[in-house]
Amino acid sequence: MTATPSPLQRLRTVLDDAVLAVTGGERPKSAPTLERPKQAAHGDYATNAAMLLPKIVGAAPPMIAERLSVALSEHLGDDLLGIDVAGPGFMNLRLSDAWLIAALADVLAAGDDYGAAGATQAGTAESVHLEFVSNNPTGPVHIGGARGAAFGSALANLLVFHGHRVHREYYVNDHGNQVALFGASLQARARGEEPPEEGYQGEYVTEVASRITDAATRPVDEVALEGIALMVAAQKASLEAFRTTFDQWFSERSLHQSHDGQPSKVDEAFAVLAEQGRTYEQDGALFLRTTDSGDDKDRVIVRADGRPTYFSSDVAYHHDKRVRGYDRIINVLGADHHGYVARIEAAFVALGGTKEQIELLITQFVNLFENGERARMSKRAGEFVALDDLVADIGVDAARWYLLARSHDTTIDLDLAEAREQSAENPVYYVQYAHARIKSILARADAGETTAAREDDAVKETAIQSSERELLLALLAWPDEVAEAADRRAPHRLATYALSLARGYSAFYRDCPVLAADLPDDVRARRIDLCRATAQVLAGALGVLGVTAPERM
RNA sequence: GCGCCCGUAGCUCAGCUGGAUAGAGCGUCGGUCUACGGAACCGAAGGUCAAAGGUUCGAAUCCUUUCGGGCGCGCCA
Repeated sequence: MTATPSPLQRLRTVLDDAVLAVTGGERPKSAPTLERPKQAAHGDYATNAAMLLPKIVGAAPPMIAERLSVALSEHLGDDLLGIDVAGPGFMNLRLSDAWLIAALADVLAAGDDYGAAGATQAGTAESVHLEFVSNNPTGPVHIGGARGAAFGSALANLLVFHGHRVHREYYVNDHGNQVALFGASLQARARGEEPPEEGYQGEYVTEVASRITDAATRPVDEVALEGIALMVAAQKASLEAFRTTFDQWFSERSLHQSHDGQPSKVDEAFAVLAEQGRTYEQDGALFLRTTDSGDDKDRVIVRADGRPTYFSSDVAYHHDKRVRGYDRIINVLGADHHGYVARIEAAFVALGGTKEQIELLITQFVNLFENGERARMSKRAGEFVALDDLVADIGVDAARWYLLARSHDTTIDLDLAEAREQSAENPVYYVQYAHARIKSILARADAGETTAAREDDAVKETAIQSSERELLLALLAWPDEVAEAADRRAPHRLATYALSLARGYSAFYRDCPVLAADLPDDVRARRIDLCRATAQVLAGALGVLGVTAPERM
């Protein structure tokens, strides 16, 4: 991982120095922005620095802007072509071609590490426990799990790229009623009977039952456990095909087991809670005082008859996560579990954690339509849409893109028929196409090829053209995009970025020949470098999303 | 009733810890084809950012209320 600051970071340092020079050492409350303005006419970068300082400096923004301009000019010298002060006090910077070319060289020198490890550089890298999917092991991974898988795996990739250490974990609910119900359903199918009314009705039940020897006659709990094991293996395969892997599959059942006379994890957690005075008995049941931390009501963890509730598993699980010692714990939950956020946070705090340490991210629903009709997703009814079906239908790349291009916090309406028919129009192919096209050009360049010259004096011009400049500035924004996306747990931002970068490349490709025979050597070299850098960043963005960056299509 | 999420172009969605004239894809309409991959490119139409107040130099973004939609409110898991 590179430790050298990116071109934009260096520019920020210069701006920071200029601010300190003008204020006499005092910093504004919020750091000044240094961003590309919406309109290219406003220059290469714009900063709001002058508008943040009136109270500190005791002058109006335009006046401050003038002073900042002087300081910036001194620092940047010839690299700075000019500064305009506009509007309420924005400063628009224009940078020299030499600065841009040097920046491009930096991007290429950093290679695949360009944009990586921002958290490491900033000293904010953390060890992260990331739990996601945690689909019930009584059926295949369904569409909700697919969204959780896409989001969780991309978030993991993103956090790792940004410099964090991530442990990916899947929580297997292999304990309790549903396991018994699954066993009963399997056995019924093995006997050629209908499953219990509240049992699992899907066709896969019969199929799984057929793979369990003597399922019709063996004790039902053995059948259940074997069935669960088969389902977990099937889920693992589905998820791996979906480019989603885990460092650990954590068994809920293991929380209730004790070894060699040692207390179970559940007992351990209960002991901690009792010690902290977080539990109390009422009507014979044991309650956890979750209202201490904002829950609506206290929650039962042991019923009056002595059986622990499902929530007790969650309590024990989070106790275990906590003692394993991560800086941060992130749970990705489906929308139907948002009601549990308060109690899980409360349990975590009761166990000795802090609210800042734990994040519960809710992925909203995916509404699937098939020819305008709502596709059913009830697993118990067996009419769910499985991850495998989605992948078989529209492919891994398109499926991941569709699920990742939008914020995890917004509901997705996805018409399968439309996604299928329009697959060639899917933006993911546009991005991939740009990458493949660049690779093709680079292969030609490496082979020393040139293309016919055209009667066009413009290509003799050595100065950086506007679409080159736009593309390069977009590439320079990559580290910021990564940091922003990682800090906000928003991998979808990289999809948006990748799409706009691909568009930027298209404009460059339209305007600027790369291999034309009459190009000056330095222009040709610069444009090849731009192609290389673009391919590198596109591949990086797609890689984080778990989408392939093909050499050919 | 209470809680969480959402409401931005015809459709699907970005933009949201305040910044300049609110963007993209698809769809629609009209153009471009002998330089590197046409799975392309260019242009146009299309918006009271659900509504109303408030905060301030400035609000799609923050606060309040209202309306509309989704989901959740078990000693089920």
